[in-house]
Amino acid sequence: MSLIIRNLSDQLVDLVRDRILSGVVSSEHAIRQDALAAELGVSKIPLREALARLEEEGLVRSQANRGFFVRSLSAAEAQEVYELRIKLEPDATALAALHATADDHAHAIETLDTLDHVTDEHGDGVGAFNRAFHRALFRPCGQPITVSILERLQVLSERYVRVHLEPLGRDERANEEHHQLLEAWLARDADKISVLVDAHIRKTLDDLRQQLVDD
Amino acid sequence: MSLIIRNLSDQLVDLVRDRILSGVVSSEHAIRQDALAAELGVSKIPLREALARLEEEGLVRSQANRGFFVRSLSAAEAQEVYELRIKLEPDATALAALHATADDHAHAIETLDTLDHVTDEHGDGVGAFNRAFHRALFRPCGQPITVSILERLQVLSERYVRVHLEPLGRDERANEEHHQLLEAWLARDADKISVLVDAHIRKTLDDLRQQLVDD
DNA sequence: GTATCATATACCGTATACGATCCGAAGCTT
DNA sequence: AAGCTTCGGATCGTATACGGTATATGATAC
Repeated sequence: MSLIIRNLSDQLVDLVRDRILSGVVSSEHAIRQDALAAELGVSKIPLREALARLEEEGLVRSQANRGFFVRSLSAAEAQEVYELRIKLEPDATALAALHATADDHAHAIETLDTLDHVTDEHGDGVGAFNRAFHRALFRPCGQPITVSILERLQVLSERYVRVHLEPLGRDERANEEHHQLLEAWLARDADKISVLVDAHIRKTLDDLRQQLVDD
Repeated sequence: MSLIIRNLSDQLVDLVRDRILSGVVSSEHAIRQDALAAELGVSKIPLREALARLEEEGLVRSQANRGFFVRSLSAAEAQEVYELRIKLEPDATALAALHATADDHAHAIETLDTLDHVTDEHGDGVGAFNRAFHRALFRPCGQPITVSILERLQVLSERYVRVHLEPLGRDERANEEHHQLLEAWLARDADKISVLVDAHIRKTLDDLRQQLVDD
């Protein structure tokens, strides 16, 4: 796929991000840089560069001479993230549908297909594929900054999905909505897409809210 | 002001960002890491961490084994940045007005005051103070992610203001709008603020568009 | 005269090593 | 016994050093 050569820091960003999303590294106590670097078989320098990037993404925060901490989850942040997605993602996805090429279409179809398979088999790690699907839909919008912001928001929102929604198991409603959404997207029906994405995010937020008060 | 201790990387982010915004480092050929580090009296490691952060902000891009490049300006990006600000900044500023404390009020007033003085004296470097004023208005909104996104967008938009608008000299219209905006903000008139911010950003974008076609 | 290849140089990217800072435990004082 | 002070270990942050890669220059073949 990607023939482009990526340096170690860039690869570590993805690695460490996945670790944080998986909940492997616990929040609220510092990341041992030496230990993690040794475990990943690299040195501290590229790891620190990766952590610096992740801080900009909002996954970790750094305290001077204290190190990097995984940011803790909060209901307020969940609310904020989803409200931001509601403001940006519908338009971006609709615009992307208008710009999408045949390759983009193929990629979106393939992504939803794998998402379905993963959902059928086991409920674990669905978040990453869910994220990949939504990303495939808004990525061709041709607006690089919007894409980067949305990707960041997707990552942040995935943490909440993993913790609060994923344990509930297969979600037929979301499944259904994904297929409707893809259909409208492939048909380049901008207005319908905008409405569907908006509704889809809102419903996820509602589920999340309900789950959050139940804790 | 800030009693918090910041490590070298964090300070370098601001330093290098200012350099890029000032146009000191030219776009489209790589940043000499060793040279810049030596000039700033630091080593490469914290400089690279700062550059990694600035890449996440969208000011530079990195190519593997080629180094960091200042991202070039484009009319499309300008348009995108301002559209994003229009989607997010009015609501955030209105919300901030509702949450603002007495200290926030004092800070906003002070910021506009210095902006006025700077504008009177010389047209150079107004961008930074303009950015500080707008930031003072949306910062108290209590939504950290929104704030970080808006700050990033401010930085990106400032580049265009510096290049295309600042050379025109003092802008009475913007000046007037700032004072109206602050008045409504201090009065916590959310609806009025929202309208004013929207209009202010749109007008700046219009000026920018006109200037861009004149190149 | 042009194109291609080889060599050299400069630079980036990473590993190793050292100094600075912070947290925790032991000892002392009141 | 409780609180403050001091000391030690551990960890973070930075500087120095080295190997790998890309670009530029010059020579040679066609």
